[in-house]
Amino acid sequence: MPYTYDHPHPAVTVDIVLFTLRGGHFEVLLIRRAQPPYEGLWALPGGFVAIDESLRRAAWRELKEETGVNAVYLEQLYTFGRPDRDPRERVISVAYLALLPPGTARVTADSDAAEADWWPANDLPALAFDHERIVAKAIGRLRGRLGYSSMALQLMPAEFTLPELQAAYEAILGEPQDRRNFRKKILSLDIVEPTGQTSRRGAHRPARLYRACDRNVRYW
Amino acid sequence: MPYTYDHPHPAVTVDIVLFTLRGGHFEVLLIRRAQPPYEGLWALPGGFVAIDESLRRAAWRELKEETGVNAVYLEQLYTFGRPDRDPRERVISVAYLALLPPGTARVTADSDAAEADWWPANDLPALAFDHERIVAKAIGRLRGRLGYSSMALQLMPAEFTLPELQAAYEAILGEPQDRRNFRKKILSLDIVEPTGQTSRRGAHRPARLYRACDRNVRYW
DNA sequence: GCAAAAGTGTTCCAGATACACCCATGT
DNA sequence: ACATGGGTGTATCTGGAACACTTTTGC
Repeated sequence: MPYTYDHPHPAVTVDIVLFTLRGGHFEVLLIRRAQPPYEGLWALPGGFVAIDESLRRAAWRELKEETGVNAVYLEQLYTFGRPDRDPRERVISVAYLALLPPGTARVTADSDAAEADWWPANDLPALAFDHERIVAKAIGRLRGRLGYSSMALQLMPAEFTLPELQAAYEAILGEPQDRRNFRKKILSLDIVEPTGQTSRRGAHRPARLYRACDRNVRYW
Repeated sequence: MPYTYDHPHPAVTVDIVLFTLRGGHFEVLLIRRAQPPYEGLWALPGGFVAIDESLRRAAWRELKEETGVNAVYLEQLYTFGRPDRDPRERVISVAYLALLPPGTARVTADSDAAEADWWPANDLPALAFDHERIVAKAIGRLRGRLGYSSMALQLMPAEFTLPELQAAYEAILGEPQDRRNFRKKILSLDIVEPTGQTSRRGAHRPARLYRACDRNVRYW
């Protein structure tokens, strides 16, 4: 059933840059394209915005459809609209940044996508469309916010130790942090609270467990 | 001539929040709508994105068409896409933030718009659509960046005094700044240089004139 | 000489950085 | 006992905030 308009309309998609931490590595979810254009290349998960759903909802739905993932955090990133960014038709893409705690959900490509997999955010394969720019922008946004927001907690499991959180910061920022200063900074942000438990695995002193504070701090 | 698609496409518009300083007041350009919906209400300048132009170019063109204005600064702000934001059809709007030095261009509404005028940014009339939210977001963005960018210089004439620049900051932030601290901060940002001239009008000590540094500092 | 605005310097505080030692556990 | 990683405190530096007096001009 065709849809007709007086003047040409671009297609509108959402693309999602979904970050997670796997085995201490900072990674992005990519889908291998099963169809042209860019067949066989890796691309961000995403798809068309349905005519009656919000952009945010579209991002959430696409992520779930393509990967089985329920992201816990979703933030609009930027809108990419150069006329030539898709060779098929004019496509304007509203990019979202999403965060997922490790081990939350199984990533399973649906029929649309040949394959879904995690890639190191700092060492990506060739990407379809302008998705490399989108990922770069997402990494910049995340890094910029780490210092003064609780965003990073969205990449952590329900309970975690401060050394684990520090390792997460270091994986994202790509540079080591001083342990004492890191600890002071996080505690002064007042975004975590101790559970009272400790994590004792390994031949050394156990680390205290923390959780994110109830009142979820605003990111913006 | 109709345009037909397999699945429904939203319309995509750009809306521009154009700020300026007029007579020391922080103001936004609004257009009075000549047609329904929201006929007679004030709205942001904007319009449809042509099928072969970039979003940025569309913003620039619409601003010029509707107001005769060549903004000197244009930055993508956010994309607004709630399904019910326009009663006619699904419209996704990519909002831009624009800045204009005072007295640069004449604001003249074209045939599309009944009337174009400047309104105090902090005391707006009722706006059409979700434009109040858009303006609020733009003000937030501008205020947030003032402290560490040279954005404010885009609201100044080619030559200006530091007290004039301070007055601009105060108009935008809505709160007074300490003169000595303000001066130190601006000079340490290294975004202005003295012209060597002074501005001597009024019965008092003349102020030194400055201009923006050649190498335009990045805003982001 | 006086009114009016421009220009300047110091003190203080808070947040960031640099840095080294003790603690709790498993083996 | 020792190896491993967790936990802590202090000195220093830097940037921001508070704050008052002198200078230059027009009248």
